[in-house]
Amino acid sequence: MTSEERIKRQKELVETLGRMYVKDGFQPISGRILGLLFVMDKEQYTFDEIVEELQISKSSASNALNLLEIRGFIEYVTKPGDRKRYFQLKKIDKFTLVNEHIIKIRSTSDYLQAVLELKANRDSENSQMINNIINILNFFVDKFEELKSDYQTRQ
Amino acid sequence: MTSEERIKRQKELVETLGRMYVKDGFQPISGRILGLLFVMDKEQYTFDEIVEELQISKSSASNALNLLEIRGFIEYVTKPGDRKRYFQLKKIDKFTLVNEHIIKIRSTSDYLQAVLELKANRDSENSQMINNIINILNFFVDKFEELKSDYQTRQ
DNA sequence: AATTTAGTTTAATGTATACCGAACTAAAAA
DNA sequence: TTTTTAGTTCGGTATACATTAAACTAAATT
Repeated sequence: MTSEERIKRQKELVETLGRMYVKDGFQPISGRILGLLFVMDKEQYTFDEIVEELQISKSSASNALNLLEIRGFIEYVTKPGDRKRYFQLKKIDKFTLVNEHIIKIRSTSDYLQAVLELKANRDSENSQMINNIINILNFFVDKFEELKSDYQTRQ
Repeated sequence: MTSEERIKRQKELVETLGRMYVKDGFQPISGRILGLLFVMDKEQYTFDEIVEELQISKSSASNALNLLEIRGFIEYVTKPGDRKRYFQLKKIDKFTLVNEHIIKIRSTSDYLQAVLELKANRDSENSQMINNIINILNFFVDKFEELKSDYQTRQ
């Protein structure tokens, strides 16, 4: 694969990742910025480079970058005698992504528990189904912490 | 807790579940319909009952119900000599919810793999971080599959 | 002192979508 | 045959949201 070809494919992945982040509730521009920082070989971008690369307005860049920083997805470094901010991905703990899933599973389980507790008849079809699902979700949540230690020691 | 109080709380949960489904990409009305069928004691609702209960227009109900049926979240039964459709939750396999998480984790892993394969330098900070994350995601996908069998035999 | 740089803030615009009302349809009932 | 039932389809509206352009600011440079 030539270098231009690789870069072209990288830029496609930036868009794809952008759309994935949109599904997670980010606005498209924030998603693309994260995509850029994740996918491209360059690991630090200035404000102007982002504006230029993504062809967006300065106001969009300003808002998106501040938002992403507040939410802890990116950070910036500064350099002596240089007013620019150099944006980069914030390093995340390696378990962050799986943790997010377990948090969601736990919250689903809690919610279903609340549903079950308000049921007049806990033997109804739906109650039984909900009860089964809760048991499985809790089983996975319980095993999850064990799996993390397993992974640590396995390394 | 009195019966009216229980019903009042159930209706609040319908709204809460509705908002959760909105986060999953459903429109509010579809979310509320799912909430209704999940939370309330009544397990079958007719078109008109849903319109009445949720105070929505017939067109909204029509569109939402057809969408939910096509997407496999609800189904309806009919009764001899009765033109109405009786809508109910479609019974889901007990592993459906965890399966959805596994699918998402796998797809994240695949996507990160694609990112990694386009990196010019696989020893860069970001490349290493991405590689670590991929390993963990794959580890959990494998273990979750094992846990499913464990759960089956444990029962 | 004037200009440039590196952004921020504000007000406006464009676009998508969610929902509704009204007209419509096809079958059943009167 | 007319009316009612059980919805569906269509066109319009209202709201929210993403994005932009333009005016602004504060520090650095000329």
